[in-house]
Amino acid sequence: MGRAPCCSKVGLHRGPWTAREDMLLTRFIEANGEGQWRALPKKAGLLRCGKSCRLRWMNYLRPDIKRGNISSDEEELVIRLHRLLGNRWSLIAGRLPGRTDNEIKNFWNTHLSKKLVRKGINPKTHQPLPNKKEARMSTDQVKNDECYVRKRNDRENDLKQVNADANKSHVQPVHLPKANRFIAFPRSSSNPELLPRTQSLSMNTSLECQANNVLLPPSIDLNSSSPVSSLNSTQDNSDYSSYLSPVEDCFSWPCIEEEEEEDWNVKCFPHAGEEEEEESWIPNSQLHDDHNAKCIISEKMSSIGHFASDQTTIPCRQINKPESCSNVNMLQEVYEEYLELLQEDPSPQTNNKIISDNDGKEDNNVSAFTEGGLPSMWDCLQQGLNLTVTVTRQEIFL
DNA sequence: AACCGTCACAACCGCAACTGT
DNA sequence: GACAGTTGCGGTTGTGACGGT
Repeated sequence: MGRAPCCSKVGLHRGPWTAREDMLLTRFIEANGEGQWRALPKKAGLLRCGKSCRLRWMNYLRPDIKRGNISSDEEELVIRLHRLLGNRWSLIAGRLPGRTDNEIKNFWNTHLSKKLVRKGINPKTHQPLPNKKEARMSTDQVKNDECYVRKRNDRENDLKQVNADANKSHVQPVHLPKANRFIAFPRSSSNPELLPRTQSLSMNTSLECQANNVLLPPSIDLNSSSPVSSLNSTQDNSDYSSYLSPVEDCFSWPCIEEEEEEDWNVKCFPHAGEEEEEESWIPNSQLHDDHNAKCIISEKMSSIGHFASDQTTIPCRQINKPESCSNVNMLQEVYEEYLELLQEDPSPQTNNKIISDNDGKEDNNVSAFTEGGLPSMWDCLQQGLNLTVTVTRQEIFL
């Protein structure tokens, strides 16, 4: 016996939607808003189950849906995101405004996966297939071999084989770079733009979250637009307790096995009014509160997807659920980019970039003081701050 | 013209996660 | 904590359009 249907199917319409049904659904949602899908069909006068109504609205009728062919730019982005996220269509679609997860999924299955196979790329791992020539022959065979007439379920055997191969291979977990930096800026209600960096740094409150092998808690949903008001109470919610400790103890990247802690150097400067001394570098582990230390951002990772600007500003988000890890995915993407950059140019010297500060001026001393020690991520979240996430590679000091 | 295979994509299904009680 | 209802996600299927024979 199978599972009972979500609702009684007796007397309900199925299959393609008619124009009249679309009109009824659209009018109802425009008047009453989304949600209450189970009750919606009856109220809207539709002989459909709520699930079908939701699907029709989400994938077809919503006004913000972009119709039409997927552009080459979007195509490239889908491939890139799929390489980073896998079959997480809703996450991928979230990076393509106006596109739905269903559309992206269909496009992948009908176009892109086959395109990659033709190019000799494993669409699951995005690594080169063992024998590119062989892969090409395989796709040619699909076109030319008259014995290659198969039922629908057999047609994707090539891809399934590819997938099986991928499952056998060991895929290295993605590790984060050591110098991830989360800088928080106060949110201004009168001015949605970020306040200048100088202003944020002048605040006594510790506004910088500096993380070494430490991430935003995976419970933070960067795709949500809600504020962090749900975090007002922590003591009663043990589910989140591990995320709310100071950043030193903050939630670690879940894929990382226990590793020997690596240290990194931090540049120290003389305090104001003190005798000029040479700048010095000390290991971060030896950094004390009285050090006037900066961590030079020597390279900002290229952003991908819609994170197209030098400084990506992401509002603090509501913590939805402990398992949600979209923020981790985002950082994973950035780290993939980081690895690519390293492959392109492994020289740290030539990788150094001058990046734009928040005031728009180019500044190769973009830095953040570690005033008062490392603040907690929780402090930043509690204050409803915006987070500017820049993933940096630390300058190598010789 | 009829048949058949392929393609594209809307729609469906099962399940897991979430939410409220 | 247990349970039931709701929502969202990803895999799969159904079906019309199209092209080749």
